Amino acid sequence: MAHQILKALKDKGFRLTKVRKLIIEIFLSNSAAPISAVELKARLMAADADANKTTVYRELDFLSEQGIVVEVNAGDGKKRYELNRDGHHHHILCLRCSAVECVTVDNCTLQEELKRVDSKSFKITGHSLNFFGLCEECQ
Amino acid sequence: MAHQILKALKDKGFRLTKVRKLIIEIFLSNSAAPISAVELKARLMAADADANKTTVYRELDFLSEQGIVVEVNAGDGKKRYELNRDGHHHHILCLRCSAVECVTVDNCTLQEELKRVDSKSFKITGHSLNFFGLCEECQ
DNA sequence: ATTATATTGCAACGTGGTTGCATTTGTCAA
DNA sequence: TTGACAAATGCAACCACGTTGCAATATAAT
Ligand SMILES: [Mn+2]
Ligand SMILES: [Mn+2]
Ligand SMILES: [Zn+2]
Ligand SMILES: [Zn+2]
Repeated sequence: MAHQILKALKDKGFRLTKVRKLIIEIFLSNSAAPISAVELKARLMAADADANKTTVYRELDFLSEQGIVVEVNAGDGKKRYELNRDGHHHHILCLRCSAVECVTVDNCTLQEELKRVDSKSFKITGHSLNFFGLCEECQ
Repeated sequence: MAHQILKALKDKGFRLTKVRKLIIEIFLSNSAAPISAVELKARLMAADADANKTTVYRELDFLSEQGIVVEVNAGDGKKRYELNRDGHHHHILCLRCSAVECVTVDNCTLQEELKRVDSKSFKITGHSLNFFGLCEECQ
C-alpha cells in the first residue's frame, strides 16, 4: 500500500528519503486520529529517525500538496494531518486534552445546509464539522 | 442594552473600565462578524482609547468567562469573538482573505448526527460547523 | 564516479498569545 | 473628600507553532 504512494512520488521526480518513507509508513499505520507536526516528530524520533522540525513541517506541506495527507482543523491552535482516505467524515475533539477522533458519517446531510448558504455571495467549496466535548478520560 | 451587561458586571464586583465599556459597545454595534484581538485593538485605537495588547487579550478572556462574548473558531490561526447572542448559528469563511460571516440556521439538523456520535466514549457538549469557500471579492 | 537538484539542518525570524511584576485606576467606606 | 484595597493595566520578556534564507548533504540518473 505504501509502495503505490512511493512509486507515484518517484515517478513525479521526487526523492524517496528515509524520513519521507517513514512518515508515509506512520500515516498508513495510524488510521486512528489526525496528528500534529510535533507528534509526528516524536514518532520519528521513536523510530530512530530524528528529523529537524523544519523538515517535518516541510514534509507535511509537501504531502498535503501531493494529496497524500489532508489538513484537519481541530480548533486548537495547531494543524493536524491525516491520510487522505476518500470518504467524507467529521471529527470529535476533547476540550480538555485536545484528543481528536474521526467520525465516519453514512450520508452527510449538510449538502442541503450548503445550498441554503451558497445562495449568498460566498462560493462554498467544503465544510468542516467538529463536535466538542470531553473524552472518556477527561470526563 | 449595554447597561444591563455593565450592571451585571458591576454587581459581581468587577470594575467598569473605560476600555471595558468601549469594548462592550463595539461588540454591541458589530453584530456582523466575529472579530479578532488585533481587529478589536484597532477599533479601540480608532475610538481614541488605545489599549495595550495584553489588556485586549485579557479583556477578551474575561468577557468570554463572563459569557458576554463567545469564541468563534474560524480555522485560521487566530481566535475570534462575537457577542453571545442566543440562537444557534454557523459560519462561512473565505479561504483566501479569512473573512467570516455568520449564518443563521432555522432548525439545525445536527442533533441527530450528535446522537450517533454521543454513543461513543466522548461526551458531546457542542459542535461547530464551518463552511469554507471564497467570498465575493476573492472569487 | 560524476553530476544535477531535491532535500535537509541551522539559525534567525514572524505571528498570535501568555505571564510576572510593578504601577495605575475604579470603587467604596470612613 | 480622602484613603485604602483590589481590580485592571502596561511593559518586557517569554512561549508555541510555524516559516524562511542559505549553505551543506543526500538521492538517483548518467
Ligand atoms: Mn479524520
Ligand atoms: Mn457568528
Ligand atoms: Zn480528553
Ligand atoms: Zn475573501
